[in-house]
Amino acid sequence: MLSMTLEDYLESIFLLGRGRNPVRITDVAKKLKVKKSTVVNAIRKLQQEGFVIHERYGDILLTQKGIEMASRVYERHLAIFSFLVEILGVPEEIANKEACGIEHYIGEETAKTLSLFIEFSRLCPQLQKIIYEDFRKYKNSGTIPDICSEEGKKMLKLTQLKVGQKAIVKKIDCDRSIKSRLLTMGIVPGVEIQVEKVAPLGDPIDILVRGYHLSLRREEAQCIEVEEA
Amino acid sequence: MLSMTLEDYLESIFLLGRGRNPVRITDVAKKLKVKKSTVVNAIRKLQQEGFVIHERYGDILLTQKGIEMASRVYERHLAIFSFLVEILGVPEEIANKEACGIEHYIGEETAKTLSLFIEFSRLCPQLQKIIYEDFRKYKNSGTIPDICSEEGKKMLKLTQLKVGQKAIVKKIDCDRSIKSRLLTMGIVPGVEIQVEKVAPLGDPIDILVRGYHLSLRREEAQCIEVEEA
DNA sequence: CTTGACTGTTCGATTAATCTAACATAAAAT
DNA sequence: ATTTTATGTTAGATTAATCGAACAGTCAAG
Ligand SMILES: [Mn+2]
Ligand SMILES: [Mn+2]
Ligand SMILES: [Mn+2]
Ligand SMILES: [Mn+2]
Repeated sequence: MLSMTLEDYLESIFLLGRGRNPVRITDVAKKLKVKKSTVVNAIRKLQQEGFVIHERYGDILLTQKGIEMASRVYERHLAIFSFLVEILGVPEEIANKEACGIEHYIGEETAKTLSLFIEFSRLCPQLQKIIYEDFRKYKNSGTIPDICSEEGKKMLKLTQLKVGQKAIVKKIDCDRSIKSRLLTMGIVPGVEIQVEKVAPLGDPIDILVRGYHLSLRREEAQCIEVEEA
Repeated sequence: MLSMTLEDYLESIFLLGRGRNPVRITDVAKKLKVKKSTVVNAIRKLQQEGFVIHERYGDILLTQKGIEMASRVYERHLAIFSFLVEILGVPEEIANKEACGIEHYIGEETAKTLSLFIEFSRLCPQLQKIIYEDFRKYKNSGTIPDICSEEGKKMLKLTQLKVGQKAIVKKIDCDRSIKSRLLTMGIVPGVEIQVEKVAPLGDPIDILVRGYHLSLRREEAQCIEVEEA
C-alpha cells in the first residue's frame, strides 16, 4: 500500500503533532534528516492518497485515514521497541532506530502477537524473573542457569556418545566459521540428535538431525556439548 | 554497506549453493521472483564489490568475503524466523517472509542477543512452559494466568481508585481508537499509575504515569483494569 | 553438422527517493 | 514600510532497482 518511506513520513507527522502542535515541512525535514524539497515531494504523494491535507505554506494535517495509518505504524514501532529494550536489553537509542526499520516488515497478525507478548511479559513476574535474571546471566557469561538443567542427566561432548544414543544439543563452543557451518546444518542448542555411525578413530561421525543425515568431522563434534536424552 | 536487496541476492546464492550445487542466473531469478536481467545487474554490482565471481554464461561463485557476508545475513534470518515461529507462534511461511524483511534492519549486537534468546528459550524448560502454556492461553483467550497475579491483591476498574492511590495497569478493554490514544499516552499493561485528582462526578480523572500528568475521561478510565499496588 | 530450446546479456525505459540550486512567500526585525 | 531571515516550492539531476524486448551463446537431440 504505502512504501516504507511514506509510512515513516506519516509516523513523523503523527508524533510531531501530538498535543495539537502544528506540523510544518521544516519539522518533518529535521526529524527525518532529509531536505525540505524531499518532504514537499512526499507530502504531495500523501495528499494525493488522502492521508494528509496541506495548503501551500501551511501546516500539515493528518486526515482520519492518515491518523489510522500512522497510529498503526506507531503501535508496531512501540511494540518492537519494547521488545528490544525490555526483553533483549538493547540500548534505547539503537532499539528506536532498529524498530523504525523493522516496523515496515511485520504484518498485522505478528504485530498484534508481539504486543501481546510484551504485555504478557509485563504482567507475569515469573517470566520477568527468568528474563531479567537467568537470561541476562546466560547472555553475559554463557552460564546455563540451574533451572534449565534437568536432574540426573550428564553433560557430554558429542564425541563421547555411542552409536544409537540420543541427546539434546546444549552448547556450541567454537569459532564463527565452524559455528556458522553447524548452524546452517540445523545444529543449534535445543535440538535433538542421534548418533548413527562412528568411523574408526571417530572421524567422521554420522548423525541424524531433524530427519536429516549429517556427517561431522571430529573437530566439529568435539565442540558440541550435549545432554543425554 | 550493501543495500537490502543486494544482501538478499547474496543470501539466495548462499542458500541455493549449499551442498556445492552450481548456482545460475536463472536459479536466483526464480528464487527472488525477478527477471533475469535484474539478476545480471545485481550480480555485476556484487562482483564489483568482490562478493561473487561470475564469468559470462557461467556459474555464480561466492568469494570468501561473499560467504562471510551471506552467512551473517542468513544467521539473522534464522534467528528472527525462530523467534517468530517458536516464541510468537507465527506460521512458518509468514515468519519466513517477515524474517527476510527484518533481517536487514537489525545490528550485529541485537542479532547476537536475539540468537542467544532463542537458544536460551530452547534450553530452559521452565521458560518454554510459560511461553507454550501461559502465553498461548493469554494470546488466545485474554486470560491472565494464575502465575501472574500476586496473592491478596484486588482487581479494580481505574474509576474505583481513590485519590493518591497507586496501582498497576493490568488490562485495557476497549475499541482500537481509544486504546490507541491511551497507548500513545503511555498507558499500557504493566505500567504503574497514581490517581492525582478526581473531578466531581468522576470526570475527568487526573493521573500520573511515568512522571507525566494525564487527564482521562470517565469513559476511558472505565475500561482500564488495575491491581492495587 | 544443424537446429531448436533454453539460458544469459544488453539496452532503453520506468519508478521511487533523494539531492542541489534557484526562486517565492511569510514572518520578524529594524 | 522596508529589509532581513526563515520557511517553502520548483525544476532538473542522480541513484538504485526494476522491467520488457531484442539479441547472443550453449548444448544436446536429431
Ligand atoms: Mn520506520
Ligand atoms: Mn517508526
Ligand atoms: Mn531479506
Ligand atoms: Mn532472508
